[in-house]
Amino acid sequence: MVATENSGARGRRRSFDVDEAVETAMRLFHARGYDAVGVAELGAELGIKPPSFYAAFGSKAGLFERALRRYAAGEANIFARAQAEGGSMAEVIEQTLLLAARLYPKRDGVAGCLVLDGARNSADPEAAALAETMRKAGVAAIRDFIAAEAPDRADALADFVAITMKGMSAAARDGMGEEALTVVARMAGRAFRRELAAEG
Amino acid sequence: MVATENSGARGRRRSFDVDEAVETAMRLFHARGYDAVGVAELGAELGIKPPSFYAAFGSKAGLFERALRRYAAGEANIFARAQAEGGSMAEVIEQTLLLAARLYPKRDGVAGCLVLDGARNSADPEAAALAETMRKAGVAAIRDFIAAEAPDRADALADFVAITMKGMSAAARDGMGEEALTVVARMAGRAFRRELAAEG
DNA sequence: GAGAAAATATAGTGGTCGCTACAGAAAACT
DNA sequence: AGTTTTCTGTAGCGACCACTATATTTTCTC
Repeated sequence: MVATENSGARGRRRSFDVDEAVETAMRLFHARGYDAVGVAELGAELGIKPPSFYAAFGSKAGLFERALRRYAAGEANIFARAQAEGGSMAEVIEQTLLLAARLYPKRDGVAGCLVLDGARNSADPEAAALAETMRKAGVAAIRDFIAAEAPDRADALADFVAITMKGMSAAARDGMGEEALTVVARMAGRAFRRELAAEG
Repeated sequence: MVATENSGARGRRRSFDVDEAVETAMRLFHARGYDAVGVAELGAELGIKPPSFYAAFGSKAGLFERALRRYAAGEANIFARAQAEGGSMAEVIEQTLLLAARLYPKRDGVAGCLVLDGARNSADPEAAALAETMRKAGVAAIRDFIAAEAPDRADALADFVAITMKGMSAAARDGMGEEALTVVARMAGRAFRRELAAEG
């Protein structure tokens, strides 16, 4: 077996592509949840043996953390994508929910949001803490974004958005499709606008 | 050890109270999820050994089914409770969400809805199927209830309610408290009314 | 009280979990 | 080339998983 260069230039050279491995792990964790994916299966899927696995990632939770970061840095960061598209504050929020409706439905066995549901009911406190940290960062970003325009009601409005996203992720994992999710996203978007327009 | 009568008169006599055991198991499954609770722990907590466990419940999933049924038959059936309180259709729906806000926050390590989240990410397909069946029954009841008044939009409105409940359950499991959940429940209730009043 | 039936406890099944000790192979440095 | 360092494969660690075969105790029937 010949050593290949990693696609990410940093780090030690390994006989396998670390980025590709993280992507594969991300897909597996996303499809079935953190606990349900074993290290043996990850190793088999990634084509590496346990010692290489632990040399590269430290632990199963270490790989999960890298998978979470990769997930949040990509197209799954629907709030950042909606912000990039511009528009009013309410438009950005509604677009976030509409992007969720497009992203969350099951494709190739993967549904919902990895950050919101990937470690739900996990028995590993480390994995749970990693996901919780990222969830809090996400809702904090939304709250701060809302606070610029409605500081008094930012907490409540952000909670509403967060609950809608968590519900959409759960519903998608339960099998709800894009059209139904989009209808609900529009309802929630209208609700957000109306709550925003109402007197505080 | 003296044999005691079961509180439920049906079934074989056992040295332990089956109903009490189901209640204990319900609490454990609810607190940590189906997969994270082992048969050994259940046996220890229930004070029974594995053979008695399997004689009484057949399997871990069998006990989970009994726990689910017990859960859905009690105060956790917030939709039935809201219906019993009477009021307009929209009032019943809003009351359902308000009851969720009161029921879901963490108490004694238990949060959210057992049916919605107890088997989430479970590796056991039997447990997942049991929870899915009960979820579908619950949302079907809500849909039918809405359909009596708004048959054209019953599906979309029921999806909105279901997603709100799933989101509230997830948020409660993530630590959200009763006040914040209540605020969101009111928002969702107002949204439901407005969607109902809008032209279809 | 004797025999039959049922529920129990002891002990252990094979399997999987995350993880690692050890040794051999490959690569890097001098 | 020789030495050192780094990585990888083989094998297996102890712990836990859901579950059960066997034997003993308890309970019921007569």
